[in-house]
Amino acid sequence: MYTYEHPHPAVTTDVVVFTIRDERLQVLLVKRRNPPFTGCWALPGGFVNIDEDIEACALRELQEETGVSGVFLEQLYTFGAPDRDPRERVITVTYYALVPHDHIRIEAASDASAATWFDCTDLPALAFDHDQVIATALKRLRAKLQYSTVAFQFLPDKFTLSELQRVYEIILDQTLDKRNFRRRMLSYGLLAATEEKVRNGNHRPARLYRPQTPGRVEFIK
Amino acid sequence: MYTYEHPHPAVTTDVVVFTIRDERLQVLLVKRRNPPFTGCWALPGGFVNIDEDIEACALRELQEETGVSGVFLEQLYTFGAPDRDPRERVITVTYYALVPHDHIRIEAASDASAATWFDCTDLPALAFDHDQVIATALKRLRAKLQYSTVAFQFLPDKFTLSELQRVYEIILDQTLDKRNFRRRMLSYGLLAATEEKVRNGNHRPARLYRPQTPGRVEFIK
DNA sequence: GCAAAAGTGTTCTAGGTACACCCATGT
DNA sequence: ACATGGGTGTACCTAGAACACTTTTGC
Repeated sequence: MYTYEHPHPAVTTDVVVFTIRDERLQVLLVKRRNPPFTGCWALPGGFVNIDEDIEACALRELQEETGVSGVFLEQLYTFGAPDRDPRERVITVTYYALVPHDHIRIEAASDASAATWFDCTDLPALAFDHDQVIATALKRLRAKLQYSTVAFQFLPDKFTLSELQRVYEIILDQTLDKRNFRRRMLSYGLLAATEEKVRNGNHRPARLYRPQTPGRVEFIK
Repeated sequence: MYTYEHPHPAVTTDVVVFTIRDERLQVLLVKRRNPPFTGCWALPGGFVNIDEDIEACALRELQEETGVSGVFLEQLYTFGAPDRDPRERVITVTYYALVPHDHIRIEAASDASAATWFDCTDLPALAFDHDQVIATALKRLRAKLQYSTVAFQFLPDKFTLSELQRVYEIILDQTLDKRNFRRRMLSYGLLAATEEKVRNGNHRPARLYRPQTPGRVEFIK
């Protein structure tokens, strides 16, 4: 047991894990097996250990639920309404992560709780204020697409410009002009053309590009 | 005494209070009177009460230290390195506030601790990781000048375009072209010209403008 | 009449948008 | 040969940058 002179809130991290699957922007949710909100879907997350850095905690949760590491993770917002958890005062520091679609076979690494991907546009009822958290993450992600290279984080090391364009179109939910898109992306000088091409069906093979600074999200504009 | 099965961190809020004084961007700091860092300068802040919303806590700290309320306040970032406070684990949710320069006579409302304004470019040694917090706040403020009307929050209800331009110049630390600045600001349609003018010295009086949505920060661009 | 800040227009450039056809491949 | 997605160029428009003089006031 741990005692304090003044009451202390509990602190958790919750992570909005985004990926692109089946041409949709999806979020990872887990089914709660304990009260409160037993049986309800919720963001993966948990209590911050007393000697653990907050971001390290988010990374750990991400690793436990998806088996992935080395992916983009950024602090989002801290939610702390006094009544957001019925048990005790819980303040949650939220993060969002972007997982490349070729990494997500590893989802079995989850700790046996049912972890499932949901379309962002078709979410179930969520525990706590997790609907707010996801809404905030979506807003941030959409904004960040416009002034940075975050979109690269959804894709493997090498990708085609059409794949990149699809990422933008799916997240922003609008079609983009192919010529303008390609010119703009290349004009930033943040993509290097490789000599490789991929044959992907009954049509001309597409050139692969790779980020100049893989893993790093650069500002554009 | 309060006891928990698992150890809980303490949670504080710290507020970076910005104002423009003497043609400089300044931050409010208080001198610490208790360990750790006794005698050191620090951001105003304190522990979150167990039933208090986090933003309400930041507002309360702001009120206690400056006597001001109804000013712009926005969550900044949550800092929680395990060793950032030598006493116990403390996670701090930071905010930044913008105070109009005509409100800051009220600084005597402070709870007797020495609260003083410092130039952002000439800060003393700071307690904890408060230098990082201020650096983060400055970055956010500069970014936000570019795509929103935050700058209005430094000024009284009515102000001249020259005053507004000075706010931009002081924060961005660069001179701006008067004609381009005025055209751009007016083009957003977020400022209403009043019929009033201020005589301010041996020169032509300047027209006063007021925000279309006072208190609200709008996005531009 | 002079000092001092307020106020005002035009030109140029760069980046964004709109838009239609040929190319390389598999079947 | 045809279906499929890959790849390319030009004209237009708008927003931002550069730049200098007249106006109104106080002394």
